[in-house]
Amino acid sequence: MSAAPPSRHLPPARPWQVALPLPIGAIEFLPPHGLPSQAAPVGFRVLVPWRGELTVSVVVGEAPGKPNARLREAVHVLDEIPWVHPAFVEAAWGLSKLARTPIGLLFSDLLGVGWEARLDHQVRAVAEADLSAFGLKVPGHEWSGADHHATPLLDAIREQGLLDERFAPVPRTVTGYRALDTGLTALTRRQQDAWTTLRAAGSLGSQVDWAARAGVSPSVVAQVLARGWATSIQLPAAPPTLPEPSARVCGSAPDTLPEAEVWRLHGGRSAERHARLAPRIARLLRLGRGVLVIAPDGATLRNAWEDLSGLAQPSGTRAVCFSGGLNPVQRAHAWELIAGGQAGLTIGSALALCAPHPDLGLIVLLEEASDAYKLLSGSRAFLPELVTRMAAAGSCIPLALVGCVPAAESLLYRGEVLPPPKARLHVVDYSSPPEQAELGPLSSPHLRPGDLGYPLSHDLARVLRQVQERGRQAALLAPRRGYSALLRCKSCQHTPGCPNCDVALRFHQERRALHCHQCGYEVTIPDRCDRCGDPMWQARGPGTEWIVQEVRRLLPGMPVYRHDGDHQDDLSALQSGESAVVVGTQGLLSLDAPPNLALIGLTLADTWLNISDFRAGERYHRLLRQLVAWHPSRAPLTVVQTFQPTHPALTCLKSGQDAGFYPAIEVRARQELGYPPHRLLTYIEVAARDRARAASSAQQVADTLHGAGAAPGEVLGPAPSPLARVRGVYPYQLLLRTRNEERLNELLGSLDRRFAARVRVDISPRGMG
DNA sequence: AGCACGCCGACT
DNA sequence: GTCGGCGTGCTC
Repeated sequence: MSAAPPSRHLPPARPWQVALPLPIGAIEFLPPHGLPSQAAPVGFRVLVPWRGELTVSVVVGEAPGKPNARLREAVHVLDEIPWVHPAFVEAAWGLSKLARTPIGLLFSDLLGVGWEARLDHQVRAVAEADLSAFGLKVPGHEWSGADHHATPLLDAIREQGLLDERFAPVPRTVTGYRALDTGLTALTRRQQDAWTTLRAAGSLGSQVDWAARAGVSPSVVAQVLARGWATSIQLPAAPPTLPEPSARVCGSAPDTLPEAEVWRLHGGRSAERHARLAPRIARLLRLGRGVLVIAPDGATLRNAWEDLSGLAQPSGTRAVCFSGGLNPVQRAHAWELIAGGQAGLTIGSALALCAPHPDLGLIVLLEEASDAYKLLSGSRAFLPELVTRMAAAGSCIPLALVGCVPAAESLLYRGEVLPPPKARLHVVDYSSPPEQAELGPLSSPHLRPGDLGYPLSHDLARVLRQVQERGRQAALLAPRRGYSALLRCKSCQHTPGCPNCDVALRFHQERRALHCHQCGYEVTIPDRCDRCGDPMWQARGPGTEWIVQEVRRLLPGMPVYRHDGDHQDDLSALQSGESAVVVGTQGLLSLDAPPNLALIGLTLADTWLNISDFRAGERYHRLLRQLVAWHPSRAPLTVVQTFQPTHPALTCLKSGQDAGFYPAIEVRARQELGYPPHRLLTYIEVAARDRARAASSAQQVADTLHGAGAAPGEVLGPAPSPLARVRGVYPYQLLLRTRNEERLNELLGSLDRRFAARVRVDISPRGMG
């Protein structure tokens, strides 16, 4: 019953391993029937039979060892050049094996183009085959379109090795119109005009276009069609338009950047960094090499595109912007330009990482310290991790880490830190009345008016009034959206919490609602406390809504805008210079700074430090540096309200240290604690609907690790997650602290079996533990 | 991811 | 007696 081998005297071909865009590992297929024996075409797309259909997959390697008993053959190789950069394939393989992430998941997260192929698919029975046993409607010995036959039937014939298949790319077309010499009924005068216009043009692309050229209404051309004097035809579609490179060319200084395999450039403003980077990129482009620039978010991407896309490209090539913002047609076009070597420079999001530049000479990772590089779902990959692996892959692509602040992990590489932009910093010390220091930030609403002012200090209020008087602009950053962090009963202190998640519900005054920021649960505010029946609530922990309300009260007549995850006011007046205040969360920094910005206020800096994560200080430092470099040329007064005025992330900024100073302190401090970059930190989550089952499985995971020889310091936990219940499951967590990848792999290997609860491993945890 | 198989509660 | 819940397993 097995397929006839293509040739009896050749050794059986080594199977190929392919990745499908599904959360599964690599799947093996034999090379397509009749293909000359060759090494697996890594990075090429190949059509494979999958659940009775043909599916696009990407070749990721050659199967080791003996071919599995009953493998099927791949059907067709789609590409003549790689669709995915081979260094990416290598990096993804390495990560997939170590992190126990299905490679298909990495591909479906990071390859955003080419999963559906437009092909003309023709089939016929192989010369000697008798398909009568398969039923009536089967392919004959002449080519016929595959869509004329039932897909499962074709697959059954294919499996028997009795099907010949051929594929041809289908060019994209648009519907157009051509005039016919005779019609069904006579035309009116206007219809006659439309017909003459079409006839003179030969063919036209759309009815609207046709009508416009003929100077008639679209209904007239519709009549010409209806009366049979014209017919629709398929015309080849013009290539889609892509974002135009900017006209600006920045930086013509000599290239003084390091020549290392991995190097870095930090500090200063983004325009200065781009200017330093430009000569290096320009040189590589002149040499015909490809350059890939990756940005973590839309704002950074726009900025980089603005500054770098105008660099001179060798003739016949152009800069390409590639991100999720492109539609599928644009994506495919951009990708073909890149693969064909017609795009020397690609600037894009994480989706551009696997771009198949034929001769990639440099990868620039912008803002490598950004948390946005951590994918929050699917593979939960951390882009810098993958990029580092690409740089270290066989082809050794140089890597540049460029950003506002270096990640602590970046300090081991050679590089340069630009002098910090001038900062005017004013710190409001909420801890100064000693009896209030111990209350902590959440208790701070108890500060009575007349003390320091809360949530806007008297100092901040004063400069806000000046901003209004002088017709300038101010931006205030609140640590959260909504009105307040929580609502509390005045008499019994009860705080309404989420029924699914064990967190306090956030209060949204505008919607009169309590909202869980973890799972999205929402209820209207109860009239009275469900514990004691008291009708008085008090809000604690100001969010954007609260701050907006305070500013409105403080500055009557001043426009106040809000920008956060829930609510985006139209900021066009602000952006054109109107005197106003904008209140937002951190996302505000991903917009252009208002042009007339004179004041930035951080209403409660400590929230960034209270996160129980060893990276909190680093993140806070980055936020501060971003704030003072936000405006491209000015140095607005920056007011920071905090309970910790002596935090080094803050004081180093005040004393004029550069952006590398604080991360270096962090690296030293983490030595003793065994945190990255000194050790690899791995997060293991064990979760189940049933709490006891989760707890015992978590303990079982720990026991397994210890049984595999884990030293006491290498395994921490298990401990219940800080959120005791999330979306109805009870998560328990463990941390691994290993000295290197080999050791990590050894320990994780012991967990490669089933447990009674879901076990999830994250080798690049962010914002947890 | 889908989709099937399979084993226990409330219903036409 | 079935419809349907989602736990587990498989896809080459």
